[in-house]
Amino acid sequence: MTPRRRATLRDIAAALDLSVNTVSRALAGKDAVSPDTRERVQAEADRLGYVPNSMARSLVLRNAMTIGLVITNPSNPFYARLISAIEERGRVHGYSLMLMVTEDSVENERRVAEELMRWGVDGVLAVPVQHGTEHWERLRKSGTPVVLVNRDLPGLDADLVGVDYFESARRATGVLLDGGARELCLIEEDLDISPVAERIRGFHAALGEHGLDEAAGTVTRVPTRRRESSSQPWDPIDSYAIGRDLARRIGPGSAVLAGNDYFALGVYRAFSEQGLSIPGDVAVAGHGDHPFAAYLDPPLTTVRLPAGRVGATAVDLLLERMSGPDAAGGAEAAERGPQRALLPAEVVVRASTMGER
Amino acid sequence: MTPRRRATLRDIAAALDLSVNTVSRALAGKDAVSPDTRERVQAEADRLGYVPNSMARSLVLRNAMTIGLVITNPSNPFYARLISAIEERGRVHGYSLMLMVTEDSVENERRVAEELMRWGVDGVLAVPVQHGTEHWERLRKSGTPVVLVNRDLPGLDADLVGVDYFESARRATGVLLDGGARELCLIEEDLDISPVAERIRGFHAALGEHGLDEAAGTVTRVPTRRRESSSQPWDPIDSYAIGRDLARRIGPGSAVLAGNDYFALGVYRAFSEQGLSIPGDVAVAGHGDHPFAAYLDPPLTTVRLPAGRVGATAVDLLLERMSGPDAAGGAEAAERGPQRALLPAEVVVRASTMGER
DNA sequence: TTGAAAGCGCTAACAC
DNA sequence: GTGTTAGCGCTTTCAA
Repeated sequence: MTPRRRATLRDIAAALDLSVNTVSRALAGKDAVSPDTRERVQAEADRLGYVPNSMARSLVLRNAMTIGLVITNPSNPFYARLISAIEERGRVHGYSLMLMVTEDSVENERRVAEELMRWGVDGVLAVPVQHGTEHWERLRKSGTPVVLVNRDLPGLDADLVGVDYFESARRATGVLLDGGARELCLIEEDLDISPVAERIRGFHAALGEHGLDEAAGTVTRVPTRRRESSSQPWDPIDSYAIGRDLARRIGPGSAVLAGNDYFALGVYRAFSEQGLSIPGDVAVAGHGDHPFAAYLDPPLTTVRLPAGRVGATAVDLLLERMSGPDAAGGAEAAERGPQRALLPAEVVVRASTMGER
Repeated sequence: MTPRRRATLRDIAAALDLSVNTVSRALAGKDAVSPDTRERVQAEADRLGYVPNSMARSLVLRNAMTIGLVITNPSNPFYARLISAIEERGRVHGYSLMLMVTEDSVENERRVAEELMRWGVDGVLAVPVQHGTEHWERLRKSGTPVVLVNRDLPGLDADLVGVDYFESARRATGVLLDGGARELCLIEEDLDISPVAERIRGFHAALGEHGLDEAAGTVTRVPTRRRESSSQPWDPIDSYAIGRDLARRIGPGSAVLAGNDYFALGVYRAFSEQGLSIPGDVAVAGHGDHPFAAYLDPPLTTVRLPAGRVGATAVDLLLERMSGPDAAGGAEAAERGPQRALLPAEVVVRASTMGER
C-alpha cells in the first residue's frame, strides 16, 4: 500500500552510523564483523524490512544466479514435467528460472536467445527448434554455456541431455513384433527433429532384428498443426484422420506405434469407429505415458519418459559447465568435447499390445 | 568458445573516441545525436557484437522489465496453457518471465515471494497456495503489484483473474440434471481452494433450481496426493478408487461431476470394470476439456476453461497496475479497490451425458 | 551535438 | 573490526 522505497544497505548504515561496507559484510555473514555489530545490523535490517537487491549484487558479482530455459511448448506434458524438474533442481542450487517459449519458431528462438544474453543468465537449457544454430553459437561465445535438452541440434556441438529414443522405439517395436505384428506403422509429427529421427531408426532396427525388411514398416507423418499459440493444447484430431485411413487398409497382424500418446488416442477412436478391436485386430503402443494412458480402454502400452531425471541431469551438467573450463580454467583435463547423456526410457506394457493371436 | 568479456558501451566509446553517454544515446535512438555519429556507433556496436546489459539498465531505471509467475504445478494442463499465454502476452509488451513453482507448499511460496522481491520484478502473477497472505502483503507493500490467477486468496484484497467456476459447475450440473439424474456426486481434491468452493456452490445451486435438496448431491474428496514433486504428473488413481466405491452404491439415475477431467477418467475405468455403462447407467462430466476428453469412449462432457484469455487478461491487468496509482499517482479516480474478472467457461456437451432414459 | 559528473545498490580490495 | 575507495554497466541531469 505504501509504495515506499525499498530499504538499502545505506539506510541501515545511516541508521546505525556504520559504513555500508560493514553492513554488507554483517548481512553476508562474513567474519570480519563483531558479534555485537552483526546483531544490531540484523535487527535494523529486520526493522526496515530490508531485502537485498539481487540485480545490484549480480551486476558486481558478474553472475546472474539465473538460468534460462527455452521451451517449445509447455503444454506438451513431457515439457511441463521438465519445467518442474528443472525449476526444482535449479532452486536447490540457488538459481532462478527465466522461462522462454518459442512455439517451435526459429524467429522466436532468436529473439529469446538475444534476450537471455541481455540478462546475462549464467547458463541456458534449451529444447531447440530445428535449423538455426548461430544464436546459440553467439550465446556460447559470450561465455554462456548451453545445454540442449531432449532434442539434438546438428551443427552445434553442444552438450545434450535427452532420452534414448532409439532404444525406446526399438524395444516398443519389439513388443509389437513379439505380439505377432508383421505390418507396422509408426506415426510421428515433425520428422526432422532428432527424437523422431532416432525413433525411426529404432523402429527399423527392430524390424531388421525380427527378420522383416523395411517395407514391413511405414512411417506416417501427422501434419504439423501450427497451433495459433502453444496455449492451445495438443489435439489428437490429425492422428484420428490417419487412423481412419489406416483402418481401411490394414489387415490382421498390424500394429501402430505412435510417437506420442495423443496420437495413439486419435488412432484408438478411429479404430473403434471402424470396428477394429485393440489389440485383437491391431496392437497399439505410444510414447510418453501420459496420465491418461493407463486409463484408456484398453490401457495403452507406452514408453515412460524419464522427465524428472532428464531435467535434473541437464541442470547438473549445466552447473558443471558454468563452473567449468571456460570460467575457471581449472581442471579441464577430464571432459572436453560435448557430453551427451541419453537416459533410458521404460516400455510399460499394457493391454493394448497383449492380444492373443 | 572464446569466453571474452562482453563488450560494453565503454568499449564502443573508446574505440570511437566518444563519451559513453553519446554512445548510449546513439544506441537508444535518442535525438541529440548526429546522424553520422549514430551510424559509426551502430557499426562499431555490431562489429563488437555488443549486447546491452539489462541488469545495469534495470538497476538505474528501477524497472526489471520482468514479471514473476508463481504456479503450483506446471503439469496441470490448465496451468501449462496459462504459462504459455502469459509468456506470450508478456513478451509482446517487452517483459520477460521469471517462473517459480510452489508445488502447493506455502513454505515454497514464501521463499519464492522473497526471491521475487530480491529480483525486484515489476509485478507478480500468482496462483496462490491457500493459507498465508503475509508474503504477498509484503510484496505489495514494497510496491510490486500482485494479481491472483485462477484462485482467490481470502484475506488478501488483491486483484483476481480467474474462471467463473460457480457458473460452470452450475451449468454442468444442469446438464446432468436435464439428462435425468437425481442423485449426483461431485468429485474434488482440495476442498478449500476457491475454485472448488465455487464449484460446490454452483453444484448446489443447480440442485436447488431443479427442485432437489442438498441431500441429492454429495461432494466427495479425492485425497490430496502429495506428489513427490510436481514433475510427477496427475494420476487418476485416487478417483478410480472413488469410482469403485461409488459403483457399489449408486443406482440408475446417478451422475458424477468431476472437478478435473483426470478424475472423470478414473471414474470411467471404475465404472467400466463394474459393468456400469456411461451414460446409460451413470452420466459423467468433467472440468478442463483436456485434450483427451473428446477422445474417450464415450467422449466426455466437460467444461472448457479459457486458459488463454485468463492469461492474457491477467497480464493486461498487471500491466495496468504496474503503471497505475501507486507508481504514477496519476488518474486514480477510476478504479480503486481490487478488480476481479471471472471469465466464463463453456460446457462442451458430449456423449457421456447424453443418455436417453 | 557532445561530454563530465553523479548515481542506481552492491561487493571487493586495501588501508587503518 | 571497520571505513575508504573504486567500480560493475548503464542512464540522466546539466554544462559546454
